[in-house]
Amino acid sequence: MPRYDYKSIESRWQQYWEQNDTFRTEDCVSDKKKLYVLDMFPYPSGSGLHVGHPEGYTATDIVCRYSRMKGMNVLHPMGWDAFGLPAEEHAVKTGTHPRITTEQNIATFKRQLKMLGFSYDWNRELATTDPDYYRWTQWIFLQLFDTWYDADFEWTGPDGVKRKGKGRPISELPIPAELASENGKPASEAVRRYQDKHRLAYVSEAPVNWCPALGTVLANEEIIDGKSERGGHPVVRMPLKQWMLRITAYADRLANELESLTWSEAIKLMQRNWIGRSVGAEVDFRIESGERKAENGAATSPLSEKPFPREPAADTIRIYTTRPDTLFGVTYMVLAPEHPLVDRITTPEQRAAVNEYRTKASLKSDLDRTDLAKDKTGVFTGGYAINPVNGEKVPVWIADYVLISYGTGAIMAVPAHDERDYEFAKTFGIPIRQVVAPAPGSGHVADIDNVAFVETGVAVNSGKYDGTATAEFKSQITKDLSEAGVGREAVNYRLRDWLFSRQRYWGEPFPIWHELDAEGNPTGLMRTDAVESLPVLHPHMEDFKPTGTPEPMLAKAEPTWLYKTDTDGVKLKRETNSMPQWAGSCWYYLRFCDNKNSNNFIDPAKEKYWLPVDLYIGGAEHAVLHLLYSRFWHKVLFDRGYVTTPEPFQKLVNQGMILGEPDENGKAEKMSKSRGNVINPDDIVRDYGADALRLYEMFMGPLEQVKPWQMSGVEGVYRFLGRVWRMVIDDRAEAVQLASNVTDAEPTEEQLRVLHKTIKAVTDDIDRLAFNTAISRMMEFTNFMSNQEVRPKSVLSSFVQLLSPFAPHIAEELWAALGQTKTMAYEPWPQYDPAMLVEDTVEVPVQVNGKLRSKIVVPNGIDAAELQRLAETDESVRKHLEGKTVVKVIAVPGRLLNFVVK
RNA sequence: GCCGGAGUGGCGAAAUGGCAGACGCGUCGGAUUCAAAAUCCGAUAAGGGUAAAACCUUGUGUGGGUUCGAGUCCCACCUCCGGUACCA
Repeated sequence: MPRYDYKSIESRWQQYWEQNDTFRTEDCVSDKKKLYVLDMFPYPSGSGLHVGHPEGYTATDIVCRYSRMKGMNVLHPMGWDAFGLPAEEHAVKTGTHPRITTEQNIATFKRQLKMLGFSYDWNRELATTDPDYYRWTQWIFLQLFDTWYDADFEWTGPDGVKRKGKGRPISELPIPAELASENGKPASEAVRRYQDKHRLAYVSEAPVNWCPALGTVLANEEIIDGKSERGGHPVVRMPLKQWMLRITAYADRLANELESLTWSEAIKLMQRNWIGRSVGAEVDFRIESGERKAENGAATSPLSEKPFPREPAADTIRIYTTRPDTLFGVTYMVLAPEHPLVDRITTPEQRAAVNEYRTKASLKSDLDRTDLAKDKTGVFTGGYAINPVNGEKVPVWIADYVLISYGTGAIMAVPAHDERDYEFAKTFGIPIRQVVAPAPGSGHVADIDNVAFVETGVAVNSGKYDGTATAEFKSQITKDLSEAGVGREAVNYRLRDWLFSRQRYWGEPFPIWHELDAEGNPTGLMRTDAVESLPVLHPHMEDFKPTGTPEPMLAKAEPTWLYKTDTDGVKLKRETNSMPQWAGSCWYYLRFCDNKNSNNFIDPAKEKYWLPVDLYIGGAEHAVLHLLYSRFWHKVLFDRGYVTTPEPFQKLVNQGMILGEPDENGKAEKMSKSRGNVINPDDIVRDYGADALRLYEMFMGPLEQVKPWQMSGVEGVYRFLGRVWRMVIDDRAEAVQLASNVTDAEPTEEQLRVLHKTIKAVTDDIDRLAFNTAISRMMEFTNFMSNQEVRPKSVLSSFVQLLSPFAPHIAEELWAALGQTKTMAYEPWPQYDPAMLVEDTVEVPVQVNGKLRSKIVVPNGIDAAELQRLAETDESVRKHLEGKTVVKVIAVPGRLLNFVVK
């Protein structure tokens, strides 16, 4: 084998690792430091691996191989996020069961990953579609179902941190006396309904996004520009009973506990923005019944002493505002079209117009709402409400620019100081009253006739509050409103509860039954499957065509799956929704620690040993949703005592996307089938080998950066591997044997210095995930050593070790050629000797007034004065100093000398 | 609109405030070869200068600033990429 024959080398070593189970990982090894390095597991699509996948996977593999050599116990698993629509759509077309398709796709992915030589412990492989896995996904759902959030509960977790707010067992939910006393039975129907309202997993009937083409509802975040994220199909809004997860209960903790994580500030910010916490006030506006006049006492004493009611009274509109300081500028109010008070407040004359508007709004998809964003629409209800701060009678409108799902679904409109209200007021001729003036010296200008003034400033036209600065006014009026019982401070989140059900076959079934009455109608009461009976398997089905209605696919299952009678004689119908694809990926990192446990979702000792994940690498497309959902589940499990860390992923890195090859204009675009610029890893491995692919993906540029693919770059690293090969191996011999000048000779001082510099550079670069520069340093080493007449084996051996995390196949082959008999996967990582790095002389740049004028070679370690003396003898320096006065000399010994002259 | 990130040779890119362009690609020249492939050696920011060197000037999106010294720090702006979008 004279030439570098990657084909035979790679397949041989892959076989070796597999046969020797080289990368099997033991749990709870006490004498080694643990390191949990995780890739975002892929969805095994039908099109196979993409060159984007191995980018992150190679990065983690380098860290893992390096860390093993550093003596750590490394967990590096891989699995499959295997539920999802494509396999089901394939089933609709061909009748092939989604499980078959999924298994085939997994087989392809696994073959492709193995071909790249990643050091996964395949014993820990899992797929979210394995009944053994989703058994525990269902179990976690039952924990969510069994948990309510006690926002005021103060406690100290196993991490020793004091927190306020905890997810607690539903059995610990305090039951209001009037419910509990009913029949004296703790499990009375009223109590059960009360509990159901407080669970973290609950059923809600709300307008949802129904996508007829996909045959499922979608979460808001799965819709882009009013179309489904997957496939770009239209989406309509309709009310449906759906499972929701109360992620909003954890909003504050999800935002605050980001702080302790080693994630990029950009990603943390994205999550914070997604959560979108805002602080303001809720204020009650009493509805003006119509006959009553504004003078009716209200104007003189608008604020009365009473506590602010938990729920707004029947005759009040509760609004949320972040600018309570603008209450005196309210000239109208708006209810969301879906707001429950609309019927009540609408006058007979306006009823027809209001109903028409509500109907139109309810049919509007998100796309329509977005498209019409510029033109405000709305209808006057004919009703009025009383402004609590000044007793004014304010007209109440409905308009779809107010969302039922945010805040209280109602706003006070202050057109002078809010852009949306301003536009609306201009459209409908509603008065605009300025109540904030620019603060003196702020440089702001208020031009209320032409544009809303949204900055802070000082109050005007606000009665006794005139002259108060915005911030102070806010807290003062919030306090005053609160004392008067008409308002309170309130916090709102952009984050909504998580719509957790889908109508598809190929997702986890819910472990839930609905009670039926004698007529077979659901009573609204639910029962859970017993934990021991899990998993709830999918029913047998041959026809995967969507029902065409929002009725879930599973409703077509045979009656034996769908119905049963419980031991107490109550008839039950199974929940027929299924869980979204996010469910399985929410906790897979836990199962990798203990994937075969049939008694528990994870063994507590293994959880304690492995968690948290020390390094998590994946695409930025999951920056918000997957990571937020996952953190939410983890926190619930933490509160319920099943995990001991508050966060799952300590360090997160997002790899940058790999774009297609640039076109003739130098423009690079996203790889996609439609553009025809997809690079298939199979082709690269066939033509250049896995080591070359791995090396190229790391050499392209910084891991986190977006970078274009360039085939000539693959050639480059392939040539490098050839040079490494010939540096060690005699490529003209018949068999693999060392080149004749590779000997047992003692290394020269220079050779040692180059080696130790390389060790230091590569080590430091791996530590900061700067793989591209690490490879550069190895190239420099190779360029140097290839030209050495005598190449000591000891130096080459150390170098091969440095190379091994990056290009493990060729490294193992060379390691063996250098006389070693077993895998180098656990050989100690080379150490550098700082003393070896020091050279006798150094070249120091000399500047005059900051401009480079000369470079002088001086003995290493000389002091500043000596350096200056030597520099002054340099001819070209002298030339530039001539006739000038030296004002100052900056000397950085060993680095630089700068004469400042006049 | 708002929030992030990035702009450096022909291209991918390097550079704890201290020699801009390491390393790789490409290109040009040379060696090897009957020839080619493969391989090896050398040159390669731009402009000026020289027989050749030396040397000089200008250069990290644009304009300012801080500093002995700025690709790097600060301010303003331009362009591209990503996220988000009636969230009161």
